[in-house]
Amino acid sequence: MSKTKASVGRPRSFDENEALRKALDVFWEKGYDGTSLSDLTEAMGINKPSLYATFGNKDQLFLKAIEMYENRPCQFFYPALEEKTVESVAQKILYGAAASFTDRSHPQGCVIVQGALSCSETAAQVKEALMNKRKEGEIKLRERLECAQSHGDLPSDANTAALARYIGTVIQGMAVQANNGATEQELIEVADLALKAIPAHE
Amino acid sequence: MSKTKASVGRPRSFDENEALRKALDVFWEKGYDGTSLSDLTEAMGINKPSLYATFGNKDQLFLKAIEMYENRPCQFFYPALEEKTVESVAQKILYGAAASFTDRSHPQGCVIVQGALSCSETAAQVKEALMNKRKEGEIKLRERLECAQSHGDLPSDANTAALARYIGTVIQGMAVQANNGATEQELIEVADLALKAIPAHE
DNA sequence: TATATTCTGTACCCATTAGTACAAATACCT
DNA sequence: AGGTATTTGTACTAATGGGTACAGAATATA
Repeated sequence: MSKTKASVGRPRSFDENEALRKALDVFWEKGYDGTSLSDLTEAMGINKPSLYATFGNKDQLFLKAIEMYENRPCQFFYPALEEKTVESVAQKILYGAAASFTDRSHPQGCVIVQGALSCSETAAQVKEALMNKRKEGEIKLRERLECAQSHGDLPSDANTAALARYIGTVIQGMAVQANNGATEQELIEVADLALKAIPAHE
Repeated sequence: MSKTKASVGRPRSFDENEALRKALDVFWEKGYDGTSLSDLTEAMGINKPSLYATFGNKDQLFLKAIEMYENRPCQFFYPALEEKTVESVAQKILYGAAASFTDRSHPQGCVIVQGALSCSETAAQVKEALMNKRKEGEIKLRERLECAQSHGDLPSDANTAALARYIGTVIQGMAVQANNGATEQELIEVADLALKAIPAHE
């Protein structure tokens, strides 16, 4: 992204990824509407022209921050889909959410849930992007469950769409809980209960 | 609130409750940070001096709107605690959330969840108020479950705090789902699954 | 009708918002 | 060293943010 190469001209005085990570933290904590450019430039340690030259504008910066959020190494959702059994997939997702959303090395909760849930009209595009991320995750999970169903790892009468939606609902609720100050242990207990609704393989 | 009596002087040209309801709708849809005073005055059909004279300021208007939200007739949470059995309490809460959060006569979701989840520093007080509302609901639910437990309507080894937190998590997740466009039927299916984790009476 | 009281509408306040123009600064490449 | 390319910092813009002063309008009481 941005420039593929810039060996000519004055060199950039900051690390693009580091600055983006800082921006992510601010958006994560304050949401799109609650974050001002001053908040961003202060946290990123750069000034506005640098921000605009490097990341476009506030919208694009937000979307790039979300992209970084989804690709960071401690991401748990999509890797969990690779697990061998439905039970293991669900466990990895729910316990992963419990750990991730309460990790003290970054703001609490999930930026995809809380970044622009209710928002102004100027944030409409950003909100839609987050809505699509949430829907996409649920679709991928449903497809994983359908695959399991066709392999006998899930009862043939199970409603895969509802199951995927249920798990999505629980992790979104866990994000709200974490935002509210819930600890990892408390969310683990929620995950334990949530898992009781997942049908065993037939 | 406001004035106990105002038989003297120019009469108010708008209905206070109606205006407050309109304000609630705006906050509900856009969140605290995403709502501007212009949004409010336009929706309420009044101008700023009337708003400030009647409701104080933006913060106090928001808090009064939340109060109205909690006391409106179609409220489902606290009435559900009056049900006779744990199963019935849980059903009323979860199906009530499915119906309420997707009701087309107002914005989708729950303003207590989405009104100020991630927000600016200026919204800190408002955010804290909402956090307390969420916690309070969970505490009241836990107390209801403890009461049931002492009467044998819940196994003595059930973790009432975790159960209350689990139900709270699910309805908060349902609010996010509704905000994302989920239908009542879709949320009913989520509720059906969620109920499977509630232990039967012993 | 006069007066006290309250509310409404306009017009303003200052701070902050997202975004940009431009010149000085710093590099690479002859 | 000189030219070219790029970034940086300062200083700006136009618009909007929450909030208010004040004069006139509308009522009850006297």
